[in-house]
Formats: sequence, C-alpha cells, structure tokens
Amino acid sequence: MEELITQTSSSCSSFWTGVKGFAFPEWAYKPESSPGSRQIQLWHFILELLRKEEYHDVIAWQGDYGEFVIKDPDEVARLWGARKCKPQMNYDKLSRALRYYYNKRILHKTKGKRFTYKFNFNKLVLVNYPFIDMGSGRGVPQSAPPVPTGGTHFRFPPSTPSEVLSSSEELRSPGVFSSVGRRMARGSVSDCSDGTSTNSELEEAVGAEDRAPFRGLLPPRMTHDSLFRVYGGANPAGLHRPPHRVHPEPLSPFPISPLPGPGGLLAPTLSPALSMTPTPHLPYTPSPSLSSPMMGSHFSFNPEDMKHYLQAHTQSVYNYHLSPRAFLHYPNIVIPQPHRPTPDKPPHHLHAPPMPLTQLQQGADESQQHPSPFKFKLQPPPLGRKQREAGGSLASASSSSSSSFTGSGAMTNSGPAGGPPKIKVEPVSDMSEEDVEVTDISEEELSRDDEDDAFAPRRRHHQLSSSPSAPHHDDDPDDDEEVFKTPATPPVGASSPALPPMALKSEPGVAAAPVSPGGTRCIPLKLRFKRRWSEDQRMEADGEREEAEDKKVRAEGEEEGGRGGGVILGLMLPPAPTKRRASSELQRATAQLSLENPGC
DNA sequence: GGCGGAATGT
DNA sequence: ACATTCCGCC
Repeated sequence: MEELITQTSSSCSSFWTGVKGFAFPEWAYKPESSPGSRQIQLWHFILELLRKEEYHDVIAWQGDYGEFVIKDPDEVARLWGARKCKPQMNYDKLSRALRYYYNKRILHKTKGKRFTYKFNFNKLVLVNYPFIDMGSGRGVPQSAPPVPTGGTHFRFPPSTPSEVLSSSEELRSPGVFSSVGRRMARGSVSDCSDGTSTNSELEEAVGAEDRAPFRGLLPPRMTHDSLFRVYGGANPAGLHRPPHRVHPEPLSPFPISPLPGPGGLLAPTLSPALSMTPTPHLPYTPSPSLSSPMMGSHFSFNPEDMKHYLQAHTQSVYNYHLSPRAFLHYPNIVIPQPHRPTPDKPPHHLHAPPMPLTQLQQGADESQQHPSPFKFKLQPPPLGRKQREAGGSLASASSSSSSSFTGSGAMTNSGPAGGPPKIKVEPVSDMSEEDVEVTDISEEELSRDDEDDAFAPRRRHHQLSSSPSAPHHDDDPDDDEEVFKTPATPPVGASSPALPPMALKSEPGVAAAPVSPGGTRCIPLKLRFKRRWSEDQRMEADGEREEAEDKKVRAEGEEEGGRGGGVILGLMLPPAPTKRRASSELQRATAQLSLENPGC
C-alpha cells in the first residue's frame, strides 16, 4: 500500500506518483486533506457528500457532468461546519470558500442556477487507470458525477432555473435508494458538541480507504450525451449530436461511488476516454476483466488490450482534446498512433508511448529524466476584480511557465511597477513553447482555453451571458464544454508544426490577445488552435457566453502557468450502477461516520 | 443569490 | 494554503 504512493519530489514537489508511473497532483492527494481527514478540504467534502446517497436530498449531482446542486444550503453548511468544527458556518461563508475555487479552477458556478456549481473536471480529472496495478482495491473511484449508463436513466440538465428547482426535488429518487432515516442518522452524528461518537476510528479507517480518492474523476467534456456513448455504446458517429433528452429520469445513476470497502471493492473503472472514443473505427471493447468490478488488485494487462486501450485513449485525447498527460508511461508498450500525421520529434527518453504521446509529454517532462510527466499547479493568480476594472486593459503579459510560479507573488506587483501591472508575469523567455515545441495541442493550449474560459471572471457578466442566440465568439465559460468540443475530425492535421497560417479569423473580442513581447512566435499557433476550436465550439454553443476580454487577459497571463495547472487525465468510469450496489451497503454504513467530524 | 476584497485564523 | 469571517456591491 504505502509503496504505492511516492512523491516525486525532485523536480516538482507536487506529484504523487503511483508505482506504475501514473501521477496525480499533490493537491488531489493529500492525506491530510483526504475525505476522511479532518483537514478535509471543502471540495473534497463536497465530493464526499455527493457520492453518498444519504445526502442526496441535500446536495446532488445534477445537470451537466460535474454539476451539482446544493439543495439545502443550510444543511450543507451545517455539515461542513460540523466537519470543520465551525458551528458558525453558514452558506454564505461556505459559498465564499467555494468561490475561491473558481480561481483555482476547481469549481465554477453554473450561471443562472441557484446553488449550482460545477466541478471543473477538466482540471480535476484525475488519474485512474484501472488496469494499472494499484496494488489493492484501495484505489477507488470516488464521487462519480452522474453518468448515464446504458441501464440508467439520467436526467438532462434542466434548462431553466426554475426547472432546476423542481427537478431537484424530483431527484429524490423514487425509491431506488431509500433515504429513510438519513436525516436522523445524520443529525445524530453531526455536531462538534456531541462529538464523542465512536466514530472517530471508523472515520479514520474510512479516511484511510479513501485516501487515494481522486484518481477517479472523469474525463473532461463528459456530457451526458457523450457519456451515453460510453455505456450505452450505441451512439455512433455523431459526435455532437444535439442532446436530445433521453429518458429523463430523476435519479442520477451515480449517487454514490463504489466506495471500496475495506475489503477493497474495486470499482470497475475504465477510462471513459476510451469508451468515449468517437472514432467508430476503433472498436475497442474493454476486456472483461476491466469491467469487472471485483477485479483483483493486481491486474495484469494483456499487451494487446493495452494497446487497444492506449490507442483508443490516444485517439480520445485528440478527439476530445484531452490532455496529453493522459498518457502515462507504459513500459514496453507501444501505443499505436492515432490517425494523424505525426510530427518529427524523435522519440527520446521515455520508453513509453511513441510519438504523439511522447511529444506531448515532452513539454512537461522534458527537462527531467523523471517519468513523472507533469508539473502541476492549479491556481493561477486570480485577477482581482478591482484590478480588472481599474486597468480595463491590462496588457497581459504572457506566460508563466514551466514550473511553479508562486501564486503568492502574483498580485504583489500591483504597484506601478514597470511591467504589466496587475498580472503576475513570468519571463516570457522560458516559454513553454520550447518545451512544447508546438508539438501541438498540448494541454497547455487546451487547458489554457478551458481554464480561462471556465473561470473567467464571471463577476459582472454572468447574468448577461446566457443568450444562446448570440453565438458569438468567446469561449465558453464551461471549460469543459469549451475546449473539448471538437470536430469530429480532430484538428490534429492542422496541429502539425507546420500549421498553415490559415483561417484564423480574428475575433474582435478575442483577437486582441496581447502578444507577449517576443511572444509572437508562440502565440500564433495557439491562437490558431484556439480559434479553430472556438469556431467549433461556437457551433455548439452551449448558450453560456462570457466576455472574452477578461479571460483573454487572464489567459495570456496564465499561459504557462496553466500548463502546470493542467489536466491530469484521469479516467475512471463510474461504476455501473448494478455493480455499485454491492458496495452501497458498506457505504451507507460508513457514510455518516465519515462526513461529520465527531471529534471536535 | 452571488461576487470578491480584506483581514484574520489554522 | 485554505479557509473563515465580514462586508459592500451588484
């Protein structure tokens, strides 16, 4: 167990790398902040609540992938307060904490829907490769946002706020899961005052189990629609067919995630990316073993399967603009290349996945011999509203880069200093470009987009934004939606280094991307992609629109910072509902125990 | 309701 | 760092 996780501290202190080389960010796995811990972070806690059916009348997945509604703000606040021993907690405070996540890109607000937030799984997607030897059943997928499965019905997000409310009521599933006595149970355990419960041990135990929780988030761009393909399988080519509402059904299929029992109930995690692979010609079906919920802790992968898997995965990455980081290094396994012209980089170091992967990764780990691919840093410097307002036009400087910039310094230079005032600036020079070498859609780019979009300063405009009818430029606020909307045919062709200067039509709002001094060479490429994508996205406009300017500023500012803050690709398939059942008992048993902190 | 600055706490 | 608390603003 213990050896499963090691910290690859050297270059970047922020990675935890599993034995097999998969990595996930430190923030996603801090024992102290894990779900069972008292140091739990709010978003962990939220996920925790979300995955427990007991609390579905308080908070539940709803709407788009990763979206959840706090149905009972007071109760959530109370629970949170209980956990943190902050009796004074209330929704106002809690929501402030949630708002801090905007800048971290962990969450964003679903505009127009009360108490509705959305996890930015694009960013939070964590690694969970089921076939990787995790050593135990411990590796567990956790809160899986609702994912429609073949057998389950999932309600599409209501389009109107009012609808939300009503539907959220409906969410109380008609009987699938009994929620009887939840409140009582909950109530009994909650307060700091009554803290003496015998739970603490249990709690710890649970926490321990949960320890490695966030490997299981889902891949970006998981719309219900696409998800349907995953399980239903039957969604052929149409990559972005209009989401027709299918079987609106109240209950989210994944009210809970298969919590690994102590015995290690292992969720049948699969890479959604895999399944989602839009390319019909990659008819990969997960090997049975993969889908087995109980698959042993040591799962050895048949190379063929692996190949398929990786290929599919690779394809997915391109199709969905997933982060290249999704690719882990699998010694001895050669990943078939996705259809795309592969550029020229000589496959160096990594034994791993040839081409595209290698290249892609290159950016990240280029400098190190470490297999651990990414540098990770979430939290780009938020641009203060004042600052934004004040400056109106900030010349954002370009990028930050590689490793870690400390967000701390970011705002400090607000003074009239010579440089770009409000934004943290990092030496343009060290541009990630070189790292990335244009190789292509590195997540840098990708994350860039989605990041900024997702979290663009929503502040002022959020109310205005949603006019579906205004298919104007701009990136979609929902990062998920944003970047990952992809053309059926991956833009990969275009992505080759020699990108033709083609049609980037500059968009008024967006265009003015401040080019960093000397940044000219990097920008164009990015912009090109961005624009291409933007167009695509526009086509599919979700309806949510935000102003581009802030974002742009931000985007530029974060340029590289983002790379670090990127995506960890994670893949995990939410357990099929049926299978999940097995563990639900256990979960139920532990649910209340772990959610509130008895030990205050 | 929701936002984010600011001060403060751990 | 990550909240918590308070608060003015929209």
